[in-house]
Parts: sequence; C-alpha cells; structure tokens
Amino acid sequence: MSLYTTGELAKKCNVSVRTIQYYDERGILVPTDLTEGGRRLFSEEDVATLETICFLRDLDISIKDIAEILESDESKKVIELLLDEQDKNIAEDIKRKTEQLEKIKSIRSSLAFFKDGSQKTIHDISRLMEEKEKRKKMYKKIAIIAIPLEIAGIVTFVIGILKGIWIPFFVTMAVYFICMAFMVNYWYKQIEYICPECHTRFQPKKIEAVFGNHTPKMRKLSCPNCKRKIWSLEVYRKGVNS
Amino acid sequence: MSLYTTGELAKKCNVSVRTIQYYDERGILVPTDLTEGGRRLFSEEDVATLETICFLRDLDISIKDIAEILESDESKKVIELLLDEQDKNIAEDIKRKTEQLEKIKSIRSSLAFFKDGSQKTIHDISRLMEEKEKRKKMYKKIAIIAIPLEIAGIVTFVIGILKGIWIPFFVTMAVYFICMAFMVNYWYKQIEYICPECHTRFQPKKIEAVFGNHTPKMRKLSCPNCKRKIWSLEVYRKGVNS
DNA sequence: TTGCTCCTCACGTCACGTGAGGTGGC
DNA sequence: TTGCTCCTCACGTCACGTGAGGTGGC
Repeated sequence: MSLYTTGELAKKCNVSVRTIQYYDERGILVPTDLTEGGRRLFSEEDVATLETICFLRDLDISIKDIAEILESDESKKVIELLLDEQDKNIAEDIKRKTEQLEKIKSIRSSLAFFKDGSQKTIHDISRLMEEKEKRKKMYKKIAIIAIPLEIAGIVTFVIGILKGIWIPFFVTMAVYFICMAFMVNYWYKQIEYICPECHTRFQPKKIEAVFGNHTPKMRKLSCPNCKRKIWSLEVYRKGVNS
Repeated sequence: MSLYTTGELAKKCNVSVRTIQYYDERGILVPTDLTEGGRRLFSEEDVATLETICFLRDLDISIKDIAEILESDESKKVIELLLDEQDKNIAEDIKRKTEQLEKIKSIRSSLAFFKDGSQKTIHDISRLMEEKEKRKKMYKKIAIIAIPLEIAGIVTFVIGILKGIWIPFFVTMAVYFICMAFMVNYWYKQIEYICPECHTRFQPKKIEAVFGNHTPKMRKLSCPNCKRKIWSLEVYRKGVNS
C-alpha cells in the first residue's frame, strides 16, 4: 500500500503543507505512520479523511466541529445538527450582507447629493440612513389616513355623477381638507431640509415648504446659512421621538 | 463645551470601552484631551467621528480603510472607491454563501439516502457532490441530441396524420432508435450505482440497468457486495474523465 | 555531495474580548 | 475612605501564512 508524504498529500488534495501540519496539530488528521526522521506518512484512509475535512471546511464548518464529526461513531446525527446550525448562520449572514449592499447603494446616491467630499458628508449620510426608517414610518402613517380618504373621494364622486347625489362627496371633501391641514402640519413638524452645499439643517418657511417646487425627496429652498436657493434633501427632524 | 469620558462615549455610541481604546491605539479616534491622570476626554467632534467609524464598520469596512477615509481631505473619492470594492466583496460572499446553502440542502437529502451514519457516508457524499456537475453535463449532452429527435418525431408524425406521408416519420424513427442505442451505451459507460447499505459502488448488468424499475436518480438493483436488491443511487463513474 | 522536501518553533493576521494589577476621581 | 471607572499590559480568538534555522532522504 502506497503512503504519501506531506507534500504529496498536499498536492493531491490541493491544500498547503502548512495546512496539513495544522490539521495534525489540531488532531483531525494524524498521520498513519512516521519515518525515523520524524516525517509524516499518510495512508489512503488519511486521504479520504482530508477530503472529508476539505469538504466540510468548504461549508465554513469550524475545525472544532469537524473534530466532533470525525470522532463520533455515528456522525450522521452530529452532522445533521451542525448542518442545521450552519444553515441558520449562513442564512443570517446572507441577510446581513444583502442589507449592506442596499446600504451601499443608498450611500452612493447620497454621496452624489452633497457637493463636497469632507468627512462631515459621510457623517451626515450616516445620520440620514438612521433617520430613513423613521421618515418612512411617518409617510406610512400619513398614507394610512390619506389613501382611504382619496378612495372615499373617488367613490362619492362617482356616486355623484351616476346618481346625482352630491352630498356624500362634499362631506368627504370637507373631511379630506380638514385632515389634510392636520397632516401637513404634522408633516411640517417632523421634517427639515439639509443643504447640499453647507450641510446646514434647516426648517423652511411653512409657505415655501408646502407650495415650493419639489420632488418626493427634494425641494428647492433657500438655505438660511449660505443664502442660496438650492435643491435640498428632506430629512427626518433631529431629536424628534428620541 | 461638554467632554465625555471613555465610558460615557461608549454608552452614547453603544460600543465597549475596549473598542474605544482600540480605536485610539489604531489612530482613528484620538481623544481631544487627556486629564492629568492620563484619562481620555472626548469632544462632540470625537462623537461624530466615532459615529462615522461605527457606520463604516457596520459595512465591514476595515479599520485600515476607515483610517484612509478619515485622513483624506476629500473623502468622497476614497470612499467611492472603497464602496465599489466592498460592493464586489459582499456580492461574492453572498454568492458563495448561497452556494453553501444549496450544498447543505443537497447533503441533507444524501444523508437520508444512506442507512448508516459512519464517516464513510460523509466522504461518499462529498464525492457525490463533486461528481454531480459531471453527471449533469452528461445528461445535458444526451438531451441536446434526444430533444430535437423527439420533436422531429412528433412533427413527422403530425405530417403523417395530416398529409398521409409517412416516410419522414419512419426515417426519423429509424434514426431515433439508432441514436438511442448509442446514447444508452454512452450513458451505461458513464454511470455506476452506489448501495445505501454497504456503500459499494457497482455497475449493474446492462439489462437490469436499462429495463429495471427506476426513478430519475435511483434504480432498484442487486448489490454485488451485500446481495440485497435495493434502491441504489445513480452516480457518475469513478475515474471517468479525470 | 547537492538540491529539494520536510521539520519545528514562533510571530503575524483582524478586531476586539477578557482578565490582571494598578490607579484616578467623585 | 469607599466604590466605581479607567488605565496599560498581555494573552486569547481562528485558520492558517510566512519566514527562520535546521535536517531528512533521494
């Protein structure tokens, strides 16, 4: 029966010599024999063991856990448990890393917003990301009230057209405008804007905030610090609810 | 202006005291001041720096890279490059981990196949997984020839029905059966079976292999080692193409 | 005898955690 | 004065990589 030296085994299994020495040290790949000079000699069985080890290491199973698998007579149950655990770990890792990818994407667009590239910019972006969730929640709250009202508006309008009964429509509209007024006020208290030039966070005048030229996330406002009329980013107001 | 001690800063930013000490040691969070007794004092600016560091660490950016970001005057370009790199790294990680999850799933079903739970079982599974790709490729090759022939068969059959011209159909069928004979022979040479009881890899008799009771992956065969007639797993033959 | 392989220390990696033993500051 | 916080070593983690300095084996 042929025996392998460390180097031969390393080549055969595509690992480094040091790795084999380390696996011996950790007790999961003890050579079948030693030469008089103290060199390791591995059998075909050892090859199979190393292949098993590499297979499990590919799944990022720790050497400690591999040792447990190799030492148990009935590896099946041990490995089933370990696989369950690994499965969970990996799934969590994937979730985390997926979130990181989303964050990175989001940072890129924020970076494009700010004119300068100072450290302050990165800090501001980190704050924006934290506040993002809160801002989303606020808009959800508003939507929960606004959408049913919109639908009621349309329905009562159709009723008006079809049946000539306009009272429900006017009542709905009255409620709608009252709610709108409250919501705009609520919204105005929750948000502020950030200037892409000087990083100042500011609250615009209510009139400018409500009627100014805008997109869902930006609004053309005059910054009280650098005095420019510039597209500013809507953010959740500092210190609210915290 | 208020200054924070290490412990206060740690609480404020939700990190350990040791972490702050380490960031100081690495030069990315140097305290603004020291007491006479040598205790660190941090300013509001330091708080912002630590927040920035935590933000970047959450993306698994290394301390070395964070140092580069903090040290550069125009962090924007530095961070853009680093984000691109991180993006790639994370995407690769996700890919790798997704493959690991698939492997784990596949191992579970293989584990169910083998009756015992010895170490040999895991080694056999690791070999199965390696050979899986080769087996898939073989079936693809077969499909590339077989599917067009099947279609030709159907088309010429329809022509036969509609137009009463049967010659194309019979020619196709002749070609079909000749190819089939070759392909079965090819297939027979590429595969062997593994016994779930004794782990023996064996080639069945050709007649049993072709006409035996089977599913896509398993076949009821008699194992030459343990003599049982048992559902065995079809695997790519050892040593072929290697 | 000459290369080449292999051996055993032993330090380095990375971002901290975890004591130990001592001291500052209220 | 008494707790509590903070300080600086310094080792441990994890799976090896990377020399250094020495030797085995063809």
